[in-house]
Amino acid sequence: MDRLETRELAYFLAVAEELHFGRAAIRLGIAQPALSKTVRQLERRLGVTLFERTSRAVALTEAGRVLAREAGVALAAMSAAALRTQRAGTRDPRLLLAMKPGGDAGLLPAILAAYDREPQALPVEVVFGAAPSRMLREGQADAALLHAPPDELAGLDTETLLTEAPVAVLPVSHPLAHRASLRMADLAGENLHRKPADPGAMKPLSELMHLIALGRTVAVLPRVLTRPLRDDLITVPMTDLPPVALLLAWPAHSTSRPVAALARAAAAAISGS
Amino acid sequence: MDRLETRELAYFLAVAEELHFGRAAIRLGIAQPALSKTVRQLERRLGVTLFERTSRAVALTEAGRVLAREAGVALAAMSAAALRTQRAGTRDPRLLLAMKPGGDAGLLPAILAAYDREPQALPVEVVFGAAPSRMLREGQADAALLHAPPDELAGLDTETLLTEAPVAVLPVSHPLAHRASLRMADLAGENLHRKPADPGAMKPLSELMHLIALGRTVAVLPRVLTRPLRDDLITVPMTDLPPVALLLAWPAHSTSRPVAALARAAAAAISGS
DNA sequence: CCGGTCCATTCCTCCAGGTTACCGATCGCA
DNA sequence: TGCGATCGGTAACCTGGAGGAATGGACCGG
Repeated sequence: MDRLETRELAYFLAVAEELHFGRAAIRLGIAQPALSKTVRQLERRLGVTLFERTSRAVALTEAGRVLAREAGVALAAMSAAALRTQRAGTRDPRLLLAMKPGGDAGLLPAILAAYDREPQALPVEVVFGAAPSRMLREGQADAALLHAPPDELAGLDTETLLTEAPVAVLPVSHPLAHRASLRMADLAGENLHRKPADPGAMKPLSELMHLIALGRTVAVLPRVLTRPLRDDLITVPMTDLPPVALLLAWPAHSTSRPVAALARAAAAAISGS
Repeated sequence: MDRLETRELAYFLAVAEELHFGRAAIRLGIAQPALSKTVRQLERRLGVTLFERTSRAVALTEAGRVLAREAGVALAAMSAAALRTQRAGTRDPRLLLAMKPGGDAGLLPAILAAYDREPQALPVEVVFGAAPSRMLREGQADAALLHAPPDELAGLDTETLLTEAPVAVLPVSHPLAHRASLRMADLAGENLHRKPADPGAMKPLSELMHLIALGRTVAVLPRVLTRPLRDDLITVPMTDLPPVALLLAWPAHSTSRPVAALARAAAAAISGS
C-alpha cells in the first residue's frame, strides 16, 4: 500500500461534500475528468469503493463515510503542521487565543491579567471565530475558550473554568418570567430557539436577544452568554438540564509552555474571583 | 501558501530523525539530491528554515522541532485514514483491540465475555504490540488496553477500568519484603529498575521478574502487571506514588458503535467483578 | 425519440520529482 | 600545509503522471 497523498484526500473530500463531480471540480479549480481519474485511482489504491455512482447520482459508501471523517482529521493535522511551523519560525512569538465573540463570559480580562503575571508570558492575540475548536485543530490558534459540547472536544485537552446550569431567556412580560426555576417541560408550548446544525448559520447573540424581546422566540443558553442582559429580558435557571462548562482548550499533543502557563493562570483567575 | 504534501513531510521527518541527508535518502530509497531539493522546497514554501546545515552537521531549528512533532501527528492521521477505510471496505467486520502482552491484568476474559453479550458485538481480534497507543493513532487498532502515562494519551478518549497504587516487587528474602507498605524513600538504597526511554528496549516482564528474584534489582509496577506472581517474590504497596490506571482507550473522534459497546461492556465487567 | 445531465475514457501536453555527475566546504591526518 | 574523505548543494537531463480538451455512453424528463 503506497502512501496517501493530501491532494487525493482533498479531492475526495470535495466530492464527498458536494456529492457531485462537476461541482467539486469547479470548487477545486480543476476539470472534471482529472477529478474522476484521481478519485478512481484512490479507490484502486485503497482497494475499496468510496462512491456508488450512477449517471444520475453519487452517494458515499460505508467506507466512503469512514474516509470522509478520517480525511478531515488528517487534513486538519496537515494544515496545523504548516501553520504552527510558520508561527514557530517567525521571530514574533505570541499566543493565539480563539473564542466566539462574547464567548468569554466577561472572564477574559481577569484571565489575561493573571496570565500577564506569569513568568514566561507572551503577548496574547485574541482571534474571533465561529468554530474555535476547529481553529485549534487546524493550527490557527494555540488555545481556545469554548463551551463544552462534548462532540467538539475530540483531540483536545481542556481545563474546566466554570460550570453552571443553563438559563432560559424570556421577555420580562412572559408568564414564566418570574418563576424561580424552570424545567424543559415548562417550555414545551414555546417557540424554543434551536441552535442550527451549521455553525456558520448561527445568529449573532444580539439578534437573538432582540427576537426574544419581541416575543418571537425564547432560548436556553449558558448563563454567561446572557450577560450583560437587556432591561426587557430576564433569565430563569433550568433545573433539568446538564450543567454547561466554560473550558480552556488546547491541542492534546501541545507541549507549549506558554499554553500551559495560560491554563494555570486561567484556573487561578477564575477560582480567585 | 500551497498545501503540504505527505511526501514532503515524510522526507522531512526522515532527515529530522537521521540528522543526515545521505542516510535519510537511503532509508527513503531515493538519491540524496532529490531529498535536499525537496526539503529546500518545503522550507521555501513555509518561509521558514527547518535545519541549520554546515557541511559537517545538520541540526533542527526551533521551527524544525515544531514541524517534527506536528508532522508525526499528521502522518499518523493519514495512515489511520487509509487503514480504517480499508477495514471499513472489507466485508469482514471485526474489532481490533491492541494491548501489550500481559497488559490486561487478567481482566481480558471478563471484558470479552461481557462484550459478547452486547447486542451488536463483533468478533474481537486482539493484537499485541509494544506501543498500543501508537497503533490506535495510526489506525492499526480500534481500541486499546493500556496503563496511563498521561503523555501517551493525547488525542485519545479513555474509560478508566481500575486504578490502584503501584507496588514494589521484592524477593521474599528482602529486608523490606514483609513491611505492610513502602515509600519511595525506603527504596533509595536499592538498584531500582528504570523503564527505558525507548519502548522497544523494554525487557519482557518474565525476565525482569527473574532479575528481581536473583536480587539484582527491584521494581515498582502497577499491581496488575505482577499477577501471577512467582513464589519467590512478594509485592508491597507504595503509599507515596500516584495511583496507576488501567484504561480502555480509542481514537477521540471515533464514532464506532462497536467501540462504544466495548467501553460499556468493559466498565460493567470490571465494576461487577 | 430528443435534448440535457453527468461520469468515464481517450489523447495530448508539460511540469515536477527523480537520476547521474560534479562542485565547494570542512574536517582528520600525515 | 596539503591530501583524501565526508557531506550537502547545484546542474543537466529524463520520465511518469497530473491536468486539460474533446468525446463517449448511460440515464432521465418531456
